[in-house]
Amino acid sequence: MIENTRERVIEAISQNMFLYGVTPSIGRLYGTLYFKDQPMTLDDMKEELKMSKTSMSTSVRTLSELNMVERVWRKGVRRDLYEAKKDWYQIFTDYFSNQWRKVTAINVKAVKQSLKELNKLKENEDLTEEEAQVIQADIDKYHYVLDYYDWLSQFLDLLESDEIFKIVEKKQQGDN
Amino acid sequence: MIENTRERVIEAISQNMFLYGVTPSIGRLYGTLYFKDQPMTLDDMKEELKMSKTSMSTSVRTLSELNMVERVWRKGVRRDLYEAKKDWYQIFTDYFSNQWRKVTAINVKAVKQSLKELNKLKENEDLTEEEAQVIQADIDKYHYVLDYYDWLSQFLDLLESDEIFKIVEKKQQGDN
DNA sequence: ATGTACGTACAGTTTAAACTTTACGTACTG
DNA sequence: CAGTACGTAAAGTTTAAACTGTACGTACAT
Repeated sequence: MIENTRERVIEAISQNMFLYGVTPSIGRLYGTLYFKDQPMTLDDMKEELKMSKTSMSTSVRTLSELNMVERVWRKGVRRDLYEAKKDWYQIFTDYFSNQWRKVTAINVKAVKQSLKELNKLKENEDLTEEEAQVIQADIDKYHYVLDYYDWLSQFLDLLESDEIFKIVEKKQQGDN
Repeated sequence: MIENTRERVIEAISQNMFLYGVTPSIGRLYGTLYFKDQPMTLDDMKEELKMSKTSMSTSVRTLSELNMVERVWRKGVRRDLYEAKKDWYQIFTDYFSNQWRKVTAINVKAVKQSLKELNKLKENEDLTEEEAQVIQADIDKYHYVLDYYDWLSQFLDLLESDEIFKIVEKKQQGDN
């Protein structure tokens, strides 16, 4: 009964988390943790998902890096305890800032470097009309790309700040 | 010279496109198409990337499904011609509406189904105090999840409309 | 019709990712 | 200073994804 209803939702969560770039089993682990109100040990997880302890260890680490679980401390308990973070809005926005900023930074650097080279090429050599046109076309593209990344960066600012929740409002303060 | 500068940026684009869930080689294909101002045939791509024609065929199809390339027609040319769509803002927003809406719809359905079952369970049976609490806790979670998906849906609305560009402005109309 | 050019389905191969087993390092216990 | 409980690194295995080669179907050409 209640187990089946949970199972269905856990499966759905798992599918959803595919978009966060994690495997189905890591998704199910998060789903499982989401329903447990007690933090779990690695052996609890192993037991629940019928998987190896090593997998639980690496999976839970992946979830930590995505800010989807956290380690908690209980006095007297020596084992590592983990519980799901349950603020899905936070998880969503965190994910984007982390992933997209990382890639954006790398790309902007590459494009700026290439732009610099082309600008030099454009001035220093005597080029045919056609060559000059090709170079200029690429330069234009690079400016466009840089504008786009600039926009994307501002978009991520919006997500990271609470501004976004003024524009698209949460129904109620879900701090479940 | 110009080849190397392009190569660097194509590699960067490829990395970026990993976030769109495509493989590096599909990313490089898009990057290659992005710089060519002439549409390319499958054999052009095969030649350029030194890969099999079959790969080019399936890759270009994947890019089509992501709205990143389009087939174009040239009179007198019987072969399929493809060119990169170059509106990165559109690509970005399209991607999210497509991918996230799909998954969201599935999940909402699952959660609603489970919620229905729990509500029935809650009423029809005589439960211990503890059982009732567990059920109620799950019901609360499901409401939270539905609220979240509601918010996400509105967020996607914002992305799909041009509203987002009023809030985060493009530098200039890049229609390159 | 017969031939040719083209795109793609299908089966096979290679490469990479996910997962398990084993074994080790660290930290607490008596 | 053993002895035990725990988490994780490393190597090995299984499974899935990416890619290639072949072969087929369709459409136009002669």
